[in-house]
Amino acid sequence: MLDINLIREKPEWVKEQIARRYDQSPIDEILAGDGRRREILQEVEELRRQVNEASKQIGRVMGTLKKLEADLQRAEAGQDVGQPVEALRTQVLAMQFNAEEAKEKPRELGERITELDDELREVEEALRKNMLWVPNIPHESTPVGPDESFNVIHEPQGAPIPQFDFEPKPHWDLGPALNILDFERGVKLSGSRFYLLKGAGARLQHAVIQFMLDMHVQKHGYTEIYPPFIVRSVNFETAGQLPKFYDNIYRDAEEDFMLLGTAEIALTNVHRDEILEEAELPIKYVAYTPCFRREKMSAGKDVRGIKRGHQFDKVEMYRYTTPETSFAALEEMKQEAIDICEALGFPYRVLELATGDISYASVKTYDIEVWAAGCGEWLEVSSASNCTDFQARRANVKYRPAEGGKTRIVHTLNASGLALPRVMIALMENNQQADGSIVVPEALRPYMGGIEVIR
RNA sequence: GGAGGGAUGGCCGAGUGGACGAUGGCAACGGUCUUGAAAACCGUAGUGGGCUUUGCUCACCGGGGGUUCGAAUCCCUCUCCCUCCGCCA
Repeated sequence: MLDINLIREKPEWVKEQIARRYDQSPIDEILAGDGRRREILQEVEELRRQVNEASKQIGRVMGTLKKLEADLQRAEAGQDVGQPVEALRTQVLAMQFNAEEAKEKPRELGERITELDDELREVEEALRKNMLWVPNIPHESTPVGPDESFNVIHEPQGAPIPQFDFEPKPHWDLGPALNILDFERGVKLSGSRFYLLKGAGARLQHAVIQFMLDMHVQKHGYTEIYPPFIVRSVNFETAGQLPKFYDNIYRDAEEDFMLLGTAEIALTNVHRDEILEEAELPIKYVAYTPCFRREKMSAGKDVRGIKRGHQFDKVEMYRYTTPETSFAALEEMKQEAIDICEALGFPYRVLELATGDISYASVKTYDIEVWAAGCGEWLEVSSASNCTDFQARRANVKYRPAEGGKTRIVHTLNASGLALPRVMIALMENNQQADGSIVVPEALRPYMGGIEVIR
């Protein structure tokens, strides 16, 4: 969510900025809603002030009245309270009358307040709905363009593109032949786009996961989080997945539970509604989770193999930072994803996503793609984004500056580190031998019980 | 799944319709004292919104709604936590 003050103060600039990402959010409508909201607030708060004042007076009257009534009771019981019963009776009646009369004005004001409150609720709800759809403002360095064809693709780095003196096979041939990948039985269990990893295949995936977690924890200084995989919808909203991607989420039919589409959703919410100390920042989390996506949109796309499924595993890095350090953090996280690619011996390349291709919470996104020799494609294994204060404002994550003063909203960043299926594809296809066996990269062997070749 | 008990400021904990944004304690910060520290004493301290912004005001006692002139306090509802029973890997 954007800062409403930004829209209020620089509406034309905001319009220009979101136009850079081809977004049509109703800024004017938001502006009008915000104006009306403040109008109502001013009126309703003034009325409330009057009611509060009147109520305090009534409180005083009621206090006196109670005392008089007590005196009256005692006088009626024959005690001497300094005044005759009749005089007390008269005073009580007068007080009661005064009190009733004093209630009239605030009662009337109350009715008006209720009306205004109802309108305020409507205005705020509409405003909030509109605000939820406004994307983050792209960073000035983000290439402008309506779609992925405007992404800036940097030169390949890392290992050279592998050359073979035989025809390299795609993983959907290699895996089943080695009996480490089973498509038929995956389909039997869950339908198309599901598969089984088997034997050394399953072990290889575990090995990669453990290897990546170790690197991020030991070398990159992340703290591992094992989050719930099903979470409440509010977590999706703060992370920016809702309302936009409702159709892509697996949901519980009876309860407000949703399956994570990415660990980012859980990690965004670890510190929801918290005020952190600046000294705690940056907070760096890494989580391994399965990810569940309906992928309705992509029916018919990437159907072969394990490249795109409804369930996949991912190791995800996440950071909470100060506003001043978030862009440096983005560069670091990109590099941390690259470190994995380097360690696994992949040819890879970095992309800077265009304004029309970055997620709407992000201001700048790098993708990292690795080369897969069998299917002959660059495959996206990581996406690193700086969401600045967009998610943190929704999640209400703030920090107290070290030098004191007002609390500020943190910045959040996420980067896959990395997504498993594509890593598995690259491992299988790039390290295949003429006989169909697969060489296990050095870095993974300790995690494979010393297995050097899967055959 | 059933029955009961809870949720109050950073933490603990009072408050069951009227001066309460909230007693008290601990922790924190500033000061006095001290060579320094501790102790003691004094003082400051929450978050957010609005405005005509050295200030005024509104809201916030788990969330939402209601009763009332007035709600931390009463009613409804939801969530979470605890205890007991049942069930289960």
